[in-house]
Amino acid sequence: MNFQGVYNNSIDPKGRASIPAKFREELSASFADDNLVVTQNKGGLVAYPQSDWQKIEAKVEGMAPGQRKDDLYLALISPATPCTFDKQGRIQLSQSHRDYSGLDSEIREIVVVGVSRKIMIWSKAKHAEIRAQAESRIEEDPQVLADLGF
Amino acid sequence: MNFQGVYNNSIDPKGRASIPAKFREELSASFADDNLVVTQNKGGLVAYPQSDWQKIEAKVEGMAPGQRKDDLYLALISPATPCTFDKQGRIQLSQSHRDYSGLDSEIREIVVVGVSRKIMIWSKAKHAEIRAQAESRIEEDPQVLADLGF
DNA sequence: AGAATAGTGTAAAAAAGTGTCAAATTGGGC
DNA sequence: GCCCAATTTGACACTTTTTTACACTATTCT
Repeated sequence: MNFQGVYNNSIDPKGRASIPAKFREELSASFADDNLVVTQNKGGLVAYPQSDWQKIEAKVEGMAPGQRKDDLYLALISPATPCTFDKQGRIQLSQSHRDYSGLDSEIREIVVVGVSRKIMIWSKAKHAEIRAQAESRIEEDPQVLADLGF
Repeated sequence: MNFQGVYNNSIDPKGRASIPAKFREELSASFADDNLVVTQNKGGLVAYPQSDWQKIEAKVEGMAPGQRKDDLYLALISPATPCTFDKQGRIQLSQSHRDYSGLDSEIREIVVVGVSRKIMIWSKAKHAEIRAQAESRIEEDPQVLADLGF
């Protein structure tokens, strides 16, 4: 129904990231879409089904002119790039996305994570860091977990 | 449909900035135009398809005489320069544009950003600064992102 | 006029991106 | 555990784009 799972895939020296077959199936089955739009946020990359992205973009486009709107363009909308899959299920990440997310050309290991309607991509190192931070914030307030039934 | 993407390109010692092939295609495909008009704004350079620029200029020209109009001329209209592409896809930036945007002759790295119907050009350093500021303002109010569906 | 500076044109090298095949790895079913 | 099919990764050739380099023209300054 949604993207789910954590995958250790790889990126080749030219910057093509392989996306898990599960996600590609999900994309066409549940989102009736064949393409992803990749943008950057919080040190990593985020990919949306193109159809979802268009809705987001339309909302931002419709905002009243001003700093908030300009900021969203600069940080999120302008960096967005539509990506198509090649025969092997890979997408080409732009140089600036690779720079942003710390994927320099020697790094091969990426982590691809399904998060509801989005797919997130991190370098393995960054992912470990982010996940550890999330875990420790959760531990600070164990009652939340208990209340949720975990 | 519009200019989109962030590119790390370069400027040569004589002040010619290379513009991404994607933007050149977009310019002729979606704007039916072959030239850009470059002006300056907020510490960086902004390029408009010539046809769009003419409309902007006409509006300002039609304004009632007064300080506001004079200011617009001084800050935005007068500095505007039409630029043509050479065979390698570069445009020559004037000395005053380079001065304005901090592109002195040793600096080689520029960032070219597609922002809806405009193309913005910064030195790499300035761009990093501007983007970081935009990101931190966005992070101050995370609810906005959530509401937009990011 | 001559020298210095700025800008232009072009070719060639280098870098980046694309397409495809085949090997390696993985995971599911038996 | 083993085998088969699917998926992922590595490799390589090719195309496109960007950068470098250098020669040439025009302009400015003395």
